[in-house]
Amino acid sequence: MSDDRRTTPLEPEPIEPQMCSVDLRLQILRGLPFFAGLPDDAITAINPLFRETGYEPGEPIYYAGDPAERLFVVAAGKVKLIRHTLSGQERVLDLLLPGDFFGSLPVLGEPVYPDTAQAHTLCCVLAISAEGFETILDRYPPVTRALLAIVAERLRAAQAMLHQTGTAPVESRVAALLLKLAERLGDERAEGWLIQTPLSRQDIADMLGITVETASRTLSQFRKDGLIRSGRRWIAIADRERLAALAEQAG
Amino acid sequence: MSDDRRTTPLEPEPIEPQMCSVDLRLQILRGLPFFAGLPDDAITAINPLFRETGYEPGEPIYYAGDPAERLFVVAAGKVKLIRHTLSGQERVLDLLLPGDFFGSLPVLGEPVYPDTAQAHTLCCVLAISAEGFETILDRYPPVTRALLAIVAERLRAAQAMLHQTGTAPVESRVAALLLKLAERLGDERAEGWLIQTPLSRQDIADMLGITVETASRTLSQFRKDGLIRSGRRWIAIADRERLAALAEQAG
DNA sequence: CGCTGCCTTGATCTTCTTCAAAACGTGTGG
DNA sequence: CCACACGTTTTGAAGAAGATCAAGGCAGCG
Repeated sequence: MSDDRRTTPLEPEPIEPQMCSVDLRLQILRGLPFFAGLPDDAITAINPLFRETGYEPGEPIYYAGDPAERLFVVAAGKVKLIRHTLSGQERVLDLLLPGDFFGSLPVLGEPVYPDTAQAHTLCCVLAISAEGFETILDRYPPVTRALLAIVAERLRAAQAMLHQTGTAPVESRVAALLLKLAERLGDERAEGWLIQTPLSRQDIADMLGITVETASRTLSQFRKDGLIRSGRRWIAIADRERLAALAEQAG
Repeated sequence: MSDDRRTTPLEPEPIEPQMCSVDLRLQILRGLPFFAGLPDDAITAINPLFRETGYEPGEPIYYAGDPAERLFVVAAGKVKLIRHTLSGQERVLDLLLPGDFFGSLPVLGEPVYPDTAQAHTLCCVLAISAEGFETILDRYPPVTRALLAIVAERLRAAQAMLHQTGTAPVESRVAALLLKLAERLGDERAEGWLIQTPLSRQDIADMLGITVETASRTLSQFRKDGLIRSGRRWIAIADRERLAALAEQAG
């Protein structure tokens, strides 16, 4: 049993600031869920339509209200989608990993981005114009189908979140969030099931629509109960089962 | 200025229990957002794939957890999508009008329905098997595109709701909900901008994840302030501007 | 070492829920 | 047509969950 407080156990993002290589680009495009079934030559043909850009942690990629002209794909690093209230408070709607897309689901004729995209870690992002993407959709029908499946999946996730938000107490919601994050980002380590991304109390709070203080109190309690280990901007799950039990409480 | 309390001003649903006629079916299919661009003969070809069924208010159409085998379209009346907590509490995720679809977004290979569908008013529903629908998607690519746009729109709506839920006080959320409902169901009347569907305090509460009592108190206050008129299971908006102002409060 | 962010903890206050009871409207059956 | 019964709505009082306000502590970095 190692102690809780210590130097962060997180691994740094394996990205060189000089951006993703051409090989990496192809590899990423090939791996995209919605390009899954496409032949290699199609990928090669599509590749030049994308432009890549690097962002520092915290750097905005676009702002809510900007004209929605491009679709983005996370190549490396993590991106978060956020929405602000008038009073400056912010809510994190999604945390995106390599392979996830965001931005204009332009296909839909949405005129402006509904939320702000911000680099959460150092990251590399591929961008394609709305027209370019529409061309791909027209040319390769299976891509549209795959895209539909992904968007529908996100809708389900949002509705599940909505349901939970309205009915479950904070304790359950924090537990559920940690498990969800660990499933996407988890890494088995000495510390436990480590969530492989910098994660402040503020981040947690913003994802659940609660305050930093409440998030901190809840996590402290979890730690005292041996459910998690945590430190400055990192969290690891120590007892998956008990956490899952907490998450399922109705309230 | 008419008084608030009185016999319901709502119009009854114009549906005969003997279900929608064949003509009406074609008309509805033609009018569906995702069949919009399709030629008439395509509609006629598609038509036999649908089966129609009528439901009484409150009657379930399917339950969460049932195998997701069919896609449904509201032909007439209103349907609500709900999700239950273990403790029996329920949350209304969406209220669907004629032309809206629901059920298996089967395309997505979701194995079971994630929520329960229930007739909110007397209604008529068209159903198609998952395979039948996939056939249509394969045959008419524009349908997939249209569907994608609709699902993405719903995703945006869910995220907006999520954001609001986490940040705005109940008063604002009720105001916003009333405006949203009026935009979809509103009808100009002596009473004001009448929401054309039976709407109990419980319904309002379930849509927002609050209690009946809170919903009732908030609406009573609105009525005292002259923002709305209301009675047993109906609500009309009297002062759109002030309500909109309330809805936008950050908290 | 002394900043500058994070994180933690306590005390108080507000908002919403819970529990309880009464009033009202609607439709029903006499 | 009246009276009763049921479901909906309203209102009050007490309680709980989180928010807010206010310090203080700890880690990493210049």
